Amino acid sequence: MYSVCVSTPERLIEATRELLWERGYVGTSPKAILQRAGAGQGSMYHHFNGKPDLALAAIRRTAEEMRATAEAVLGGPGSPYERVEAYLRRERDVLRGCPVGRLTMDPDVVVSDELRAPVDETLDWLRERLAGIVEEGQERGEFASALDGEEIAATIVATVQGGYVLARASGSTADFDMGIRGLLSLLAPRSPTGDSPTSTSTSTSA
Amino acid sequence: MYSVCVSTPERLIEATRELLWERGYVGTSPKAILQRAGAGQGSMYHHFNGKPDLALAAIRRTAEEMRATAEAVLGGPGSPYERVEAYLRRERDVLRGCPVGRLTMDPDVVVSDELRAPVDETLDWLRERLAGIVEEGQERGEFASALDGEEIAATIVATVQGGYVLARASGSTADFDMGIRGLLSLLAPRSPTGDSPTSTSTSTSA
DNA sequence: GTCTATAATAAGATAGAC
DNA sequence: GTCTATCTTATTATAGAC
Repeated sequence: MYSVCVSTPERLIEATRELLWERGYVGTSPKAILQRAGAGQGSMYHHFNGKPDLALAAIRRTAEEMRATAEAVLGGPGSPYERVEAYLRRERDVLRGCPVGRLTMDPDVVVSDELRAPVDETLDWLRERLAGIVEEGQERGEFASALDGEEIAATIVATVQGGYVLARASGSTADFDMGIRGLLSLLAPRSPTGDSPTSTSTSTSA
Repeated sequence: MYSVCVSTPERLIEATRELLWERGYVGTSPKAILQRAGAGQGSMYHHFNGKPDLALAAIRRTAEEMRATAEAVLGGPGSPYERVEAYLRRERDVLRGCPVGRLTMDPDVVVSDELRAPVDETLDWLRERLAGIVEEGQERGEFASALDGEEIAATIVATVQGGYVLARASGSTADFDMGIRGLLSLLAPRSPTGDSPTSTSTSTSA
């Protein structure tokens, strides 16, 4: 239920966003959306063309929001490594999973080019954004020059997405954090002599 | 539809396994299972206590199978790094996703301790198995001693699980492969002087 | 615009014939 | 053991009143 100062289409989109995050597309019924939005059937079919159309509006907004949240950190201050670390360590609703990434496990979303497009574009943008930062870090000598920026970026995004899987399997955020710490220790700037000078993980001994 | 030489409960379990992989728990109806198994309602409710009970049998078998598949590679020949690499590069139905990991995005599975248990135990086993191999590799000097085996193992599992997300988002296996190559380049054995001597990725220059 | 019928189809389970 | 009704509720959408 949302404040009465918000328009009905707005309430419908927000309710759909929440339910898509909690239960996915297949697990979300129009009825559940209407109940949460506090609206009747007629409102939904007046403003939208049905469940897929409403879901598309919700997915687009969620994708946009995720992009903005990531950009706030990735475009922030600090060295390339520090910005990647800030992205990886930023506060997350780990046990709820990624509201964008989870849609890739939804059969009806993956099968629809229209519903899948915002998901694909967002993850693709994130990968490219990270790749640029990694390459910038390589020029500064922060990351090993032998690495491939695009590949490392894919690894970073995958580790985050897979971290959600581990956390939701065990019901604990610890597994997510563990995977992130492992990745950060692998990414940690190394001096030319081989060992990591920067203590970025709990595992680095004195 | 399965061969007539297979028992009805067996056909029901196999049909459920397929549908759980394709559509998840929420997206799979008893009706769809019965049609694929070529059985009537009575058969299902005679052998199982309903959808959750049948799904549990299916999930347990899938989890067991995944464990055996992983062990076949992780317990195989080769150095620790080679076994990790073999695991990461092993043939996969990338676009279908992980039949075990995908269940963590199913709201009704995550909420049920019984249905979630096989998923949790399997991913936990995999993490522990990989952690042991990484630690073995550290003793041999194959992996940097500063790394934490448990953390690296979590990163490995997460990268695979997240790789499926990337691939399903774009509809292409290329993103999965890219993330895996990135991880392998980060894990690649380094000589004490700093650069990677073993060519494990397409990105390593001559 | 929003609401409440109404309706056709599907989900999930039970009963009882064979 | 397997099958086909039967049943209750939910899903998704339409129609038409207000």
